[in-house]
Amino acid sequence: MIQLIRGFKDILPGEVELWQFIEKQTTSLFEDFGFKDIRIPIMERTELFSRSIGEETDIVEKEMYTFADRKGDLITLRPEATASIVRSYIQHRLYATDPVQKLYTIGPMFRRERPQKGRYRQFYQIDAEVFGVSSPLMDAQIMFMLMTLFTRLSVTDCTAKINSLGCPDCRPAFATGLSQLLSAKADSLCEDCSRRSAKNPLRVLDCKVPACKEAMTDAPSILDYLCSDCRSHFDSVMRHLTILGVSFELDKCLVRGLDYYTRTAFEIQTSLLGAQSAIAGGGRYDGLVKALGGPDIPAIGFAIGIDRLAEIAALNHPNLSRKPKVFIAALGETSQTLAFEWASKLASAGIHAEMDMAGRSLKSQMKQADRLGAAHVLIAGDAELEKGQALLRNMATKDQVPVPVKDLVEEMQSRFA
RNA sequence: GUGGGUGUAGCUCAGUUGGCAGAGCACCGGGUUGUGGCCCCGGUUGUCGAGGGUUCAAGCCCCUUCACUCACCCCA
Repeated sequence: MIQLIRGFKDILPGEVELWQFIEKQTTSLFEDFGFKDIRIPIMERTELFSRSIGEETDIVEKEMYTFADRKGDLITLRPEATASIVRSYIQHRLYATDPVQKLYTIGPMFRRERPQKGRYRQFYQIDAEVFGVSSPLMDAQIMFMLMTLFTRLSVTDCTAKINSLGCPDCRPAFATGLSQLLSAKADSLCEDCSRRSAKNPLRVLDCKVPACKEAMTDAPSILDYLCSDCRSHFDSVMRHLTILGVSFELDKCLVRGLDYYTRTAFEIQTSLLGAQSAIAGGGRYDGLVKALGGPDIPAIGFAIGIDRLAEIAALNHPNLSRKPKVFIAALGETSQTLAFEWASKLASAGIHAEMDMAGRSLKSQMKQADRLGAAHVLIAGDAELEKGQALLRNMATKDQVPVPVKDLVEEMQSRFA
């Protein structure tokens, strides 16, 4: 038996309806906020990701699916969507007609990590990006949009955390302060944190090892180092979140893993998924468009993990699978031919119709109809057909009435209207 | 990449000191020659994850390996 690749998964009927529901809610809500769908490829030149995400990050260092194609060019299965959208924005000069572009996309991402609950090697994200707006109003609005989506999906068991990461003007001062503390405390840090100290000092702040937490109690807060522009931006984001009634927690240890983030960073966390607490995360990345060769245009965006979201939403949406309106039960060959014709025409007229094609007993056809959850069964028996009728049974009430079979499609349409 | 747990029917799982491969559910048929759910009767379903070893004999013991899973790391 050939099995699917480790860390990959099938989304089977029964589960996929929830995914469709999530996607429908998402597109309808996002489009009400002015976002437009953009379809981007799932592979890009490796360089795009290493330059945007950061050479030193775990994603680029050890998690990307990178291959040489037949010509020898290095290409990578996208580990996230932002880089591609930025590339597309620049390449097609979308800023030329209007620098303000609100874009979203839904699709698979790939990271070669060890799989566990809520973490797959092919996973799905809903990704939204806004270009050309530096105002903190946008930061607040997209967080509001995100929380609104979760509310519509009845996902309430989650918390929004926010922080500011400063900008190239003020972050270096903080980094210096932090580095000094880290080297002073170097002896008491865990192995991971010694490594982080050099590579990604901010990460040490949210280490779970007690000794590290202890060592970090008097660590400087990034918020104390923010320049006045970043400070007022951040205050404004919080003020406008409050205006919209979005509750949030300020988390000065919140750090995003990707190099390109500036200022606002946020994450939606849940306690329902074991160790994988983040179901959405994002932030502002004002320097990335320029860094990738475009004009100096600010941007902000976020990604939602659909796999994780679906797992939580499934708790509130047990069964969304579509049930047939009518099951046509045939008795004998003549009857089966009629059932075949009716079932086909009903379906093409937009009425979900099913039948049995194996010529089974009425009893087993009734069973099958029941299993499919059919609302009605149309029984095409000889005695009724001779009178130009068939029996329409309501499966819930067991009421059974004769209906004329002439113009059956119209007959059903008017009955089910 | 590191560590723990688990692999037996489609699913959930029993399987004794090593001695014929099991149950419940599901599925199919019948009880009802034309009526679902409840009930009763019967039936189908196995590379016991894979490979090797010990033994008269291995689902069970030993070695190797793979997969799944949870956690670390990191992230959605």
